[in-house]
Amino acid sequence: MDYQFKDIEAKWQQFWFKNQTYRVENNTSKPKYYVLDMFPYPSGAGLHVGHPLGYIASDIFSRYKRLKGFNVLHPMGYDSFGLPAEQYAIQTGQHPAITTETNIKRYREQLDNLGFSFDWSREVRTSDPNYYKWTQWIFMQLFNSWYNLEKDKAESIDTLIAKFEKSGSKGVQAVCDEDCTIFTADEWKQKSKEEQQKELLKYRLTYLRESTVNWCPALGTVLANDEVKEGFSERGGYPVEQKKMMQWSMRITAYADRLLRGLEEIDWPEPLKEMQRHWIGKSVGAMVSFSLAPGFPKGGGTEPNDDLAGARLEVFTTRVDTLFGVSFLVLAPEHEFVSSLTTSEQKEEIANYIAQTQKKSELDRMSDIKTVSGAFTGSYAKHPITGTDIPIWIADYVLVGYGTGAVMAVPSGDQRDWLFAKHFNLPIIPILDVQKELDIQADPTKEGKYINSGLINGLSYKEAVRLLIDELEDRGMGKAKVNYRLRDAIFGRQRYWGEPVPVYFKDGLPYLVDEKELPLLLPEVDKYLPTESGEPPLGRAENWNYHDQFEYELSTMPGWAGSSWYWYRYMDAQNSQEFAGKEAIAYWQDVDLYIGGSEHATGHLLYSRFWNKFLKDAGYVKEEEPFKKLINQGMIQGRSNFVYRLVNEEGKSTNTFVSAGLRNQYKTIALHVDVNIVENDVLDIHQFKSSRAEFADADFIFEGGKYVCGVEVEKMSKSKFNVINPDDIVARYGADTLRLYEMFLGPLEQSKPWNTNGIEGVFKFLRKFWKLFHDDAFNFFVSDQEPSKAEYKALHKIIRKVEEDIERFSFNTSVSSFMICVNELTDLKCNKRKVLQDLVIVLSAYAPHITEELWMLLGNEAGTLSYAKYPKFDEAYLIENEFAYPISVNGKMKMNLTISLGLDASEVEQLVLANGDVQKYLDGQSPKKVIFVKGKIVNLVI
RNA sequence: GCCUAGGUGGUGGAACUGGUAGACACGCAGGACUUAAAAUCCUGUUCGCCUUAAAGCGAGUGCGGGUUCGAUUCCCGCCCUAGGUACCA
Repeated sequence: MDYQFKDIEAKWQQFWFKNQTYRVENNTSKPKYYVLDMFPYPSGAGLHVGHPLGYIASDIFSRYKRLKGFNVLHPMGYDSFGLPAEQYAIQTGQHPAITTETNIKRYREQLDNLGFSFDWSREVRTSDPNYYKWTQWIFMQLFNSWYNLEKDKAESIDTLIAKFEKSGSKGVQAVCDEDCTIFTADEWKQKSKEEQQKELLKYRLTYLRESTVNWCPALGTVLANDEVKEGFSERGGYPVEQKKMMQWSMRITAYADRLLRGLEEIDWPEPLKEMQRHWIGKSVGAMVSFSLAPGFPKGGGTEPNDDLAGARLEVFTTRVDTLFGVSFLVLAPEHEFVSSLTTSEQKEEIANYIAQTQKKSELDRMSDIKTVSGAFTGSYAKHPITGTDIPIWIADYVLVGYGTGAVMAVPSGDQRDWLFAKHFNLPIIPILDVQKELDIQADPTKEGKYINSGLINGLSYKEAVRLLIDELEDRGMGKAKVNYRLRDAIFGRQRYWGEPVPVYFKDGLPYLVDEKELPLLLPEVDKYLPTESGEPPLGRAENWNYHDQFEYELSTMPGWAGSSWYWYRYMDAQNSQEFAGKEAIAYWQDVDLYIGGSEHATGHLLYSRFWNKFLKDAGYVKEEEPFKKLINQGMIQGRSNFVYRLVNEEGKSTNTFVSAGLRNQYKTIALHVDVNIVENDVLDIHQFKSSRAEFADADFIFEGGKYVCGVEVEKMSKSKFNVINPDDIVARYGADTLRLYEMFLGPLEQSKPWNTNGIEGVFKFLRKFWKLFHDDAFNFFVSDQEPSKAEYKALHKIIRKVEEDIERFSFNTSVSSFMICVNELTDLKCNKRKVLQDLVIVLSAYAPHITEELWMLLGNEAGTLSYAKYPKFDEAYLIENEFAYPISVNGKMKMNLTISLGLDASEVEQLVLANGDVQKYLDGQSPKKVIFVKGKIVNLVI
């Protein structure tokens, strides 16, 4: 029989399912290997041809590792809490659980179609109560922990309480809110229970506090920083504003440095590591204090200002060495000191300026970086060393959110400060002898010796920094300080379809529910909208109280909660006692290979590392980093097709369509056309006419008798009519062809537009492969004769090649090599069992169905192929005793000459020079030099 | 602006540590089989020049330099594309 992919694929998919071929045990006798895909959100649109790219690669890798004798964990599940199902619920009233269930079913069908070797017995769904029970449990562990800086790890909150009881808060080195107070042990004991809880909340790793949050009115919820892109929500693209709110947060900043250091040890793509480094944004510098008292406001101020008596203006700088170049201070307009610092003379100006900046949107403020603006408060601060008066300004180039919201301006070293100084005519003080062209721009050099700089005059950068920090510390006016851009992650969402936060309120303070009462189930509500009083949808749940008396937290957890630990659940998915058993974790440890998109760089991948580190501190897991190696598969873009509709003189659309090549001769508008009725950019007129009623009597202006469509590469999406469904490809060519083709398309990491054109080549290859095992009448026919040297050579080349390629994730080159191998064996008319059986094993990782069928036809037990042994490569079959040397003259290849590899340099030289054709190229000259690299090249230099 | 990755035929791409540039495939052209089509098979296909042909000559991996017997690969400068990021003090 000819290659009947439909029958073969259906048969084996059923076989694998029935026999649970890919079910994996936590078996300690074999070495483990954990291959993980980023689990999908099951959207209503289903999978398009781009989604499986990474899954195919990870499946090939998993199958390969199995053949290599590893016990491979290769699971799949669903990140099934999320906005789209909830938005749909708001529109239709259908419970998000039902939508989600339907979508998951569809996803499963599509995934099953592709022959993946997932162990579905370990499937997880983040919206399943048996799963989110543990998400809530981890939340509780975080709530019950604080970060001890002395040990650089998280600890139980009990150890903090013990410290407070023993010696108060003095000397406690913790990551905490800025408003932590200093108290003694006695003072602690005198505090009421509530006061103690309030204080502890400032230390807990998940905490509730009033903070400025990203509020998205259209979605009715707060968003984490990584969910906001350029002032708009990542999902939906709605505007986001800043708002002060009581909110749950995760103290991820406690882990900032460990998150940064950990990047050194993991094998991740460099761009992704860079993104995380930048997101964490460590900068090493110093805090410097500028005192305001005594005698301010100065410079004409009339009223003495007591609000800030004795207060200091704190400034963060990465260049303390430039301290003597400070000629003014700049505060963010929102800085809390601004109103107190403003003198009556300056009041109007400052008020105007603040009003002006408030009018500007976030976007305007970012895009308009050319215009220099600011206003003088009228007040002065004292330079911490010289004591000189420094004017205090406000300007919107200083951001409240970073550092202290105030900067010391050094116009000679910083371009923004320089522009500001020029604009407002403030002094520009040179501080290094090598600074040049200060009348044109700032010079941020660290070279040279200091001038105009008091105690550091004549010193170099490094010496100056050390001396200055010592001096500032002595005076109590500053200290070395590391600053991070990373903010604590907002953890609550005012939404329905998420994990309930296992917290209730008593006297306004949050308390955890009893662990035994987990999971705290998501209650039923009549509508999925906020309540009339503006509370989140959970506020609609009736009689939803803790022990019938205390109010539950009404926010739910964000999307990233469930995905921040799911890889552990796969290790022991059915465990009802723990999130995963100790033994299971000890065996599987961490993810060896993680494949997924780079869009999760600063979200999921950062949060997961954070939770993992916390779980390690708490003693539940072994590894500091969860994902040893990570690969980003490229995005498969859509290839959109267009038709061009003629526009008449009145500017109205007609029903005539112009072929792409002629469109410049007419006035047209472009319309997306469904790519499924276009082949090689030629429109199927018949299908086009029947696609929509309005096109039924369309006219066409053809070129060369055809209607040619325009082409553009865009994101694959329904609205652009460029979605290719993998099901359609599978129906036409089979899953094995699709798998091979997606790999053949190019390097895994590269983004590329989908183009079905080349798929025929891969399909042909599989038919050719099938033919090797069959005679001309398509009867299965394999010979038991000993293979020839050439046949063995072809086999062992592919054994080695595929091994090398898979180990370096170069799947596209393997596919080429398979083609070469099958072409060679076809030319050799090879049908020897000894060659073909091994070839079946090697190919099985890529094309599991066809190889499973042939494996059985070869007389092996059905279904055992997945656990067969990868054939051993034997160099002996590849050893040659001759080589066709390229003979080049001055580095230009001229001809080939076959020479024995046994000869040494001088013998080869003699042979080459004696050759008549070589003499022709030498043109009678004798070469100045002969370069000979054994097995590579002979180069004659003349 | 900064960071990161990349730039190779008509197209997707290959060339792993410097050693025959364009493997493999698509497309295209020509041919075989066929009444015809599909399928299959064969031949050619970087560009330019020259030639009846065989063959030959020259150029060529974004651009300009350099190192080297030899550079797609290493170094310097520039241009372009994609992704990220931004008054971050």
